[in-house]
Amino acid sequence: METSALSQEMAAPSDPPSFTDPESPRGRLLRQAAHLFRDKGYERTTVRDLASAVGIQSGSIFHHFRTKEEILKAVMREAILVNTGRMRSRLEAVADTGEAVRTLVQCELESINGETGEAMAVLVYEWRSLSEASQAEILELREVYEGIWLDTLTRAKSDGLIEAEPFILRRFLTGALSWTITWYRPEGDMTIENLADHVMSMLKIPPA
Amino acid sequence: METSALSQEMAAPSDPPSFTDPESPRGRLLRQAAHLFRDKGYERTTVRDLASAVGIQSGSIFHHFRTKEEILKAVMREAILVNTGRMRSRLEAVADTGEAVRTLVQCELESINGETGEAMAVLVYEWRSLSEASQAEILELREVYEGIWLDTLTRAKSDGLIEAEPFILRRFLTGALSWTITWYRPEGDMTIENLADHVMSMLKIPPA
Amino acid sequence: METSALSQEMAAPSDPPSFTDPESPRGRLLRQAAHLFRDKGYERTTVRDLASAVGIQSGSIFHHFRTKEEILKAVMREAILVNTGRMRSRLEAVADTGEAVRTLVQCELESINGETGEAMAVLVYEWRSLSEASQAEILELREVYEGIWLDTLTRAKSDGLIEAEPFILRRFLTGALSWTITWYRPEGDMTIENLADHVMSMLKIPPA
Amino acid sequence: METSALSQEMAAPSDPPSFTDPESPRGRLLRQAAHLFRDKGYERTTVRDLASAVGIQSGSIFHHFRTKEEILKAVMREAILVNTGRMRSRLEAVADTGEAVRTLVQCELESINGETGEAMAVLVYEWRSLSEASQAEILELREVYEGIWLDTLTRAKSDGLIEAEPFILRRFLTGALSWTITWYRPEGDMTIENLADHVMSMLKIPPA
DNA sequence: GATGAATGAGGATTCATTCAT
DNA sequence: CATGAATGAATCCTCATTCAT
Repeated sequence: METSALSQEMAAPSDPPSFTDPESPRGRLLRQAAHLFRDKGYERTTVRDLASAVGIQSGSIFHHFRTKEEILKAVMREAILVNTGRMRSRLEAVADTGEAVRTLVQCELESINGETGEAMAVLVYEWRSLSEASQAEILELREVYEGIWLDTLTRAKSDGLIEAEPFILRRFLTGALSWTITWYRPEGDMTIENLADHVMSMLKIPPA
Repeated sequence: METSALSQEMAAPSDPPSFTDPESPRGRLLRQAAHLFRDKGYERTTVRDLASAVGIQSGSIFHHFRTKEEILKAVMREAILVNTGRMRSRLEAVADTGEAVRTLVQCELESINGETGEAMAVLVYEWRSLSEASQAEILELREVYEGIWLDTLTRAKSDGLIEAEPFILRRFLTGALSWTITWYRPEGDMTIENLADHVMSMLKIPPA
Repeated sequence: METSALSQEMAAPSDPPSFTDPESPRGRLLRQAAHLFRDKGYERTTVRDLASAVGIQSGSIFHHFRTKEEILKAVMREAILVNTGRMRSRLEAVADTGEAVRTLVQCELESINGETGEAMAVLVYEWRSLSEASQAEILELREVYEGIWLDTLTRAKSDGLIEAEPFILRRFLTGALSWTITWYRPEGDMTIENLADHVMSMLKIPPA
Repeated sequence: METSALSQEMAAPSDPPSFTDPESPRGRLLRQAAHLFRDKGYERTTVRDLASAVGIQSGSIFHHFRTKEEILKAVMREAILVNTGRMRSRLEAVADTGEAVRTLVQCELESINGETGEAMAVLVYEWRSLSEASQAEILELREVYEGIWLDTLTRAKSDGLIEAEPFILRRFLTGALSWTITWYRPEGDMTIENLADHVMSMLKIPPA
């Protein structure tokens, strides 16, 4: 399922083998795009804004992306791929199911409030700016990511760690975690670990 | 005399004594606006879209609202006012603190998934399309609403009903509840009461 | 020639037998129109501006005038008619040719800087806002007015009072006198008589 | 680096080092603008009119000017600068005060009836279409121009060449000369030199 | 006569995209 | 690869005019 999703997007010539080097022109463009799209919204960000943020002329943008929408899609794509990748590799070192849940919570909080935060916010807030075709593409990647979550929560349920339906619990969690972007400030007293602790205690899952 | 005449012809009063009659042209416009803004986004909804959804000409929009942004603001304003009002009146009949928390959860779920749902989604998703001046206006109304929540959760904390910080709990709840709009379907098996039950059990607050 | 011009405009039902009573709704409208057209220009003055300046609703304007342009035309028409009338009656009391020239100069300065000043300015500055048909109508009235000037200057020429071609002199005078509107201030030290004195001395026509 | 990039893409510089090359797109645009603004008035000239007169698309206008008003301002600005420049250079070759006055009269007649005539008419007739900020800008340029006139007339007064107040005389002259645009036809029998002769003889200043 | 909501054509301006250099 | 002038469709908004009340 994952491989099919991945191989499919390989087909499009404008979607290079992830991930883009952050120092390449394309990478810098994507970083600025995430920032501007998050800040002003996709529609209110002009191609000129983008170009001047990167230090090039507006026409040159189209040497890197076919359309403005492709930039939006790429921002979302890379965010999901990066975070799916990190989640997977962190999970490899974890055997205990409770610890696995905590790892996912922690990863998701990092993805939302860390370096990919702006891109993740764009993923949520600018979803409707994506054409249906692009939505379908991105959706496939999201399903991979959500699959990992559901697998883990289902294990937690059968292990008796949680009572709620995995499906529903995941949804409440998605909302609660993604909303942190609107109020959590990494510069403040609370670390992301503290945040994760709060969540785990609300779920009544004890530390391993 | 002439100045009074001037103000007399004032075409588009922006903030009428709430709430707008839903059958008035203004009311129908607001309902359609909430729908379209939710569906396509504020920026991608044109004034013509709006007009034709209401069955008037695009120019006529501006008899009711001075600018497109005023419509957005009015949508948000009325949504908050309606829901603050409902929350208040429901709370009057409730003495028990645990029951009060449940009432708020239930009210918020209704506001998000009921008639004002589209407007509430607009409030979240289109916030950045509001000018700073309008944001400040709406923020004031939101603070009244949030004040009620915080008061109640603070009482719950001192009553020993909850362990978490009211402040932080409210934020997790905001995210979890507002996110229901993305997945909860009133037509399905689960009622809003069921949803609220799930939330209360997650909070470990027993029924009164 | 004069009568034909006058009788012709009698034909149009919207052009009432001049002059409009200044206290009638129509009269007040024309006064405010002259003021606004002079102040902001015809195009930038909206029918709503006009209406609110008079203390009525915009729709009511059209009970008095068929179109906005009719208002412009009426402003011009009445200004010319009033000033032609005054010039004629003042001239009746004057026999001496030099004195007649001075009378015309004085009258024109009054028309430009007195009560009809705004309307006269509109006549000059908003000429192009008139349809060709209306321009023709107004032109006929202007020709009556200019006829009086030319008659008098021609007499002055044959009396040896002036050297210049009456035709050319009139044109320099038109410019010089109408331009006073841009700089002459009735409230200042210089009276309109003083102004007229300056002009007469420039023409080297001695007082009678 | 990014900020320099920002200013680099600045599309429409408003005040270039005068004067604009008449064959450049900007120059052709200004010439057509002067023509159309003179002919139909600024307000009644649409950006589309302008564009099609130059042979470009309406959107392309905004590569050369930020707003329609900037075009109006540029038309006026260049007209004053060109004419101030010419007046100055012509004056350099002139020692005699009487001759200097004649030079100014001649220059002004040329400015009004020659190549810059349409722009000069726009300067007079479309003044109110300029924002107050732009009016102030243009006013500064006009004051330089008027300063030259006043200096010369003041010298003429102390040389005993004229009797009238320089200040008032200048104003009558401004009106008389600018009005020539409404009646003088270069194609006719009278040359601009003839016109200037008429003016000088009216001023009773003998040829040098 | 007066009202004022509604009309609908038209205006200035924006902006993603193209392409010759 | 980069530029930046040009495009042209689309956007919000204005406003003279109409007409049912």
